[in-house]
Amino acid sequence: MDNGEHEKNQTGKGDEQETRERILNAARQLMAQKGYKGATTRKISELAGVNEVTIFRHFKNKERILIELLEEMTEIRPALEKAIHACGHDVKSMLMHYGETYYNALVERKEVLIISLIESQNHPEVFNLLSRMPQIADEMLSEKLQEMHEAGLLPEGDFRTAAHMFVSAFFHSFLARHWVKVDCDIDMPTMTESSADILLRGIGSQ
Amino acid sequence: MDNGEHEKNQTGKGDEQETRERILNAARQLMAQKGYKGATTRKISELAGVNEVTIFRHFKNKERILIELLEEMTEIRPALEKAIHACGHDVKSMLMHYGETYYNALVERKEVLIISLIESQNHPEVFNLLSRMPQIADEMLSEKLQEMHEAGLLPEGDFRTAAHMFVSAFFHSFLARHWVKVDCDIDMPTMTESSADILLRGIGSQ
DNA sequence: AACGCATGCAAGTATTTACATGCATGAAAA
DNA sequence: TTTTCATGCATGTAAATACTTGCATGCGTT
Repeated sequence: MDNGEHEKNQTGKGDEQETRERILNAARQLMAQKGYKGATTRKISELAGVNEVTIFRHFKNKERILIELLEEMTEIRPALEKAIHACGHDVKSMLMHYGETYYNALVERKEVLIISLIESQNHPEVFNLLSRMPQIADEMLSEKLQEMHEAGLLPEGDFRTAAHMFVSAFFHSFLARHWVKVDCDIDMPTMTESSADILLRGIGSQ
Repeated sequence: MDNGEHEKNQTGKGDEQETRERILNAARQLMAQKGYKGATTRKISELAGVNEVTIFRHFKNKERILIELLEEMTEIRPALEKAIHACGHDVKSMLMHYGETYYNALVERKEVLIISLIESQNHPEVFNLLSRMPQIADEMLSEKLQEMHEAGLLPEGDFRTAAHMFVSAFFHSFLARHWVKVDCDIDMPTMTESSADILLRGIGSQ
């Protein structure tokens, strides 16, 4: 009932884990497609290939599935920080790396992100988690640009708006490609390089 | 049953229209907040201040309400075209005007847009309507920039990515301010001017 | 006064949905 | 072998929900 997994799993068939994850996978997929309410426990069980009651043997109730899913959406900060520190003093390659990392992070969290976007109105905790994501991405890039400016790599500029523009472009691409599935005419590598170029010239260097 | 409004409305009390719109308003608000399924007919009727059955006297079923709402989301093309043609040969003022117009168009369609975003997966017609919006905005700006380039107002450049970046920034701002309600640190006029500046320098003029 | 018509109200129905209970089974652990 | 435990299966339940029907009422038009 409370947290019944002991050391059985290591030796045992491991089915308990497997089943649990099959349920989570099914729920993730369905909730992203149909929303929380649209993903009925019946549909989830069918897609997971388990009996409906099995769901309630693993999760107290339906909401717990949602919560568990949302916990997957960990912070992006570490990934972005790594991207920033990876490259040295070349502004353009930093930008490209940052954009790519942000985009990939979004794609990796795709389903859960979409669920959050849809369900954020009803679940305030989700709401906070979600709203901080783009803000963080903006801020971190903005600070990095400021820092590079102070290091003499960039002239003065409105780095907040610049960062916002840059980050937005990738977020928008993500939405277009993975939610409202438009067949985009620009491929990602081109878009990454081009937008880095434009921003770079826009904020004044080279 | 079919389409019972005759010429009564002009002379009559006008309640029929009023009630119908109260229902639509309530539905729009609730569906934007809770999604299609979350907006129950009971809640809609309560918010509209009418009896639940009255809803079904005005609409064949719940889905008809949704469809009627989505028809509100008319094309943005005319508005954008007007913005483009309004200003003469100044690239920066064109950009600012375009961005502002796009943003305002989004805000005006706010609720319906959010409903579409959420419900697009389940209703294919909505899907098409919605997916074409940002595409159109990208394309139109891209074409305008190309045209201005040919008129000698701009050097060669990747106008597709440039347009995408610019439009994305406004869409992202819209999402941040009106959906996931972040308290943004950049105000819109500043953001409009700054992003126009950056883009302008980014694609090479001035 | 007489009629039409939009609405309110009471009650009901069929379906869906989250979740519960009890029992049978089969495989692994002891 | 015996026990344990996750799971399947059948059945049930209480609530919610979209939608219906019949009747009463009050207002505006004729």
